[in-house]
Amino acid sequence: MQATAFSPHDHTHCISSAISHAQSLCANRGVRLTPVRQRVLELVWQSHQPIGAYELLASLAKEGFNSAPPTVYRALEFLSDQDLLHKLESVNAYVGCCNPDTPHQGHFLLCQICHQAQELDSQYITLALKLSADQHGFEIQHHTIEIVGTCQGCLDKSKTPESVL
Amino acid sequence: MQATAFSPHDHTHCISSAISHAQSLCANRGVRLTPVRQRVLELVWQSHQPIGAYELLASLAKEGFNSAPPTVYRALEFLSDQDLLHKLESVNAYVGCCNPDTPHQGHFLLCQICHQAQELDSQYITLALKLSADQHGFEIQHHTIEIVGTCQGCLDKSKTPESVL
DNA sequence: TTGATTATTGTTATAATATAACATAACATG
DNA sequence: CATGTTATGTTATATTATAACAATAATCAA
Repeated sequence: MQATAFSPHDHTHCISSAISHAQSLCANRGVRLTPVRQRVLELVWQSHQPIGAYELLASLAKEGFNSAPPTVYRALEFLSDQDLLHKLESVNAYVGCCNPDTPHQGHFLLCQICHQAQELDSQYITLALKLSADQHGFEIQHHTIEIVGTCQGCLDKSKTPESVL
Repeated sequence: MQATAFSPHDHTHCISSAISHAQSLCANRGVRLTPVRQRVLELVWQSHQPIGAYELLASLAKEGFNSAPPTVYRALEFLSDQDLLHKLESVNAYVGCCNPDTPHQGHFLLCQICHQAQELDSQYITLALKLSADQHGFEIQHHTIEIVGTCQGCLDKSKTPESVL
């Protein structure tokens, strides 16, 4: 399996595909992807780096949208409810969800060098969480799984200093 | 394995043992468990419910300690550096660490009914995280693993309504 | 279409969480 | 005891998030 966020890829395609996906998904669900909601989703998808609420707000302001905090927090809440994005609790920032059709909680790899986030949906992790919870008679509702470290690309770069090139 | 936080236990013993443990550990490490640091640790250990920084601050204020935010955040930082407590990122609150001798990151079960937190150190979870990271060539530095749900005790209570008693 | 209903957005204010920056005090050690 | 280091005091402010209520827009039944 290849980690998309950490690898070169056609990111314009990421964005447009996420948006058109979101549009049809909202239509099917009978919920409204209003202009501000769609714009927040586009902004979140501008990169695979999680983005903060107030950074989104600044962008909205430049573009002539209303820009009081509730505007962006409401949009984020809607998008989160629709599984179109995830909040990364350890950095108070938001990333687009790759897989909004099936309700799930992601597992995230966060690179501390390039700051990109890769969402996983690891069956290993899901199973391990379930086993551990079961051992304690604990019933899982949801979880926060955020793994911070260094991605392959940044590891490679650190191992090839310029002096060697 | 029994989840201490979720089970009846001698909690006074929890506190005193955590404090005396912290004292010897700090002595061994040549770092200072000053009065405000020790008091913050005691307050964190008052229960197995994670406690917020400003709630700690309010307690310190009542007790005559200095009570500007940096006071408590500095103490929390020290205690965290010494592995004496953990921050739960999903709730912005702090819990005492059961096992400060061996540097580790805990895995947490958070009960949404009784709000208690149980720290685990599950080899299943550790292994699953490592496997997933390895698959992506990702090198782990640290992680946030917080599982929210209902603990066994609260499940039992919800299954025994008063009408049945 | 109209009016009732609900969903969405606008607006103001404030809550909750956390840190910067610099001054002072306490401690450790040669 | 002088000096460097660690810890604390103090003021101010940054960052993240929500409450509360007003206004507007979409929806839909009659």
